[in-house]
Amino acid sequence: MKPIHFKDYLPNLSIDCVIFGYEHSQLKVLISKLIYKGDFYALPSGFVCYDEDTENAAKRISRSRTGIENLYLIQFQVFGKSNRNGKAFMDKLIELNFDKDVSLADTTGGYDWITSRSVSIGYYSLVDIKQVKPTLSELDESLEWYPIDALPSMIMDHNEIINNALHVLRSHVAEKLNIFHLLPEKFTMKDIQDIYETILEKNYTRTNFQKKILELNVLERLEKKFTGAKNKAPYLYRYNKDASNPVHEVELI
Amino acid sequence: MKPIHFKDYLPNLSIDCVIFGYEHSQLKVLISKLIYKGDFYALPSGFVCYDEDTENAAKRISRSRTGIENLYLIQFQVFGKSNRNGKAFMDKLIELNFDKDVSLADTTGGYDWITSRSVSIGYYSLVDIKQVKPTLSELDESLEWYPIDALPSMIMDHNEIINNALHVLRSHVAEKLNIFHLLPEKFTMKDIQDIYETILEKNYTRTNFQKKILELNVLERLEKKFTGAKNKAPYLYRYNKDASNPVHEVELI
DNA sequence: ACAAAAGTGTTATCTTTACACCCATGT
DNA sequence: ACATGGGTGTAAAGATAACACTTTTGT
Repeated sequence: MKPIHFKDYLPNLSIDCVIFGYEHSQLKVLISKLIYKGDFYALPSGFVCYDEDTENAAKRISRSRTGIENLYLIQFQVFGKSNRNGKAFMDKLIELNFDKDVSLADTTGGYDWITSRSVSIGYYSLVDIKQVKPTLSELDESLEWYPIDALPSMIMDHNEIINNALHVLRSHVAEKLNIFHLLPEKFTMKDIQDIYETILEKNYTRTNFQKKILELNVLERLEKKFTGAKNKAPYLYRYNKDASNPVHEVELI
Repeated sequence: MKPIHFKDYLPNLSIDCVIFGYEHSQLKVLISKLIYKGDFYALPSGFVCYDEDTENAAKRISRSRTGIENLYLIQFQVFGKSNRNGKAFMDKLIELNFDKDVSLADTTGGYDWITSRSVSIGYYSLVDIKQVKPTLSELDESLEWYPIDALPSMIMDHNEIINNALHVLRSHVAEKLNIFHLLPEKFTMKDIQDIYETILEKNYTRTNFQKKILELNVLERLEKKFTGAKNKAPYLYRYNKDASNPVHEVELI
């Protein structure tokens, strides 16, 4: 094990981050594959320092993998089953990667730390996938975007955590105006509609959708976007929460 | 301090329970006043045993104060600021109640336990106030229902926790059909309307409200309720989630 | 008979949906 | 000129709100 200084962290508490991105009409999650033999896929996770807010721990963990400073971060669920621990995962990892002796000779306390009970706080974040530069941690062999409907089988309860995050995301998307965090600063109406349709798995008629979104008065219309396509160029918009309408956390769609 | 065996519990983690009841057109919260001098008001709180689900810990804590076996319990938020601890509260308590020597002579480890950093998991529950028999713990001088708009000033961040719970409750009430947990088994349409109006601070026209609720097809109409009032007796209803309509977690009002 | 509140039905209003129509763009 | 998709307007359909009307209850 790497010499992590476990004594700096709160025991029995961990943070799991479900980082959502959007690309090619697909909702995606940032997932790492560990450097060890055995195809271990995991969410960006970590622990909370004694002098660190849980939210800042989640920010730190997400930021270290994405390079994004101020990401939109929501605490969505605690996973607190008494039998929740990394023992099965860790034993499999050791079995496939080390001699028995090496594991017994673990002097960092890492084995006990990972295999003891862990209450996990789940955070999800929404990021502009284009701005993300996936940054491997020392334990990552890869760090890649997986479509929500083609996830690998993951360690511990990480698949369940993602499903839970997705469920919460859907209800938030239907009532708050938060999907803009998945887009670059400037976007077209079609971009927004595609995201809504993807996440909520519904179809909207183009013309009515446009009206409904514009009625919220939170979008600033900018210049047109000339793509080279042989059709009318769509307008670009920018999210502007200080626009005329005070409606922000309201049922939208 | 009472000899609690702190080693049985997960360190740095606590559970705070916001127990909501409803009575006389008021939403109320169950709050204890501690036995110590100094008017210390607190939420029912506790810790998580090593072999106990966090949810079961919240159930145990809520049940021990209310006597209710299967209460409706929702995990709504984690309070994880790094400076969250009971030191200010504890020092004030000791100052007003003990000689300095007594606190220094604390051998149970209680002082350190209470004053060190604590990440709290907030749960709220909805109970039928009539079924609750408030049961004092050994540290409670009283345990009473306080209207949500007449709360005492509480220890630590417990006022903030209640506000947070209320905020989440409001959004849940507006989208789920969960207020039945605040009522006895049989209730009138007026009871439901009163609760919605109280919690959401809105008024509904009686006749339309009745239609909307009945259209959900989750209420069973029972016998009439004769109160002795000189007017038409209203029907009693019972919540029946297995009724004809599959709509359960949908925007209602 | 009357007052008070419950239950039902009808109409007006507002919101949502479907779609017709025109417009800009590149070949 | 024409195919393609974007923007606007309008009418039909559906949902919501307002309120009149009837019914039941106890004095």
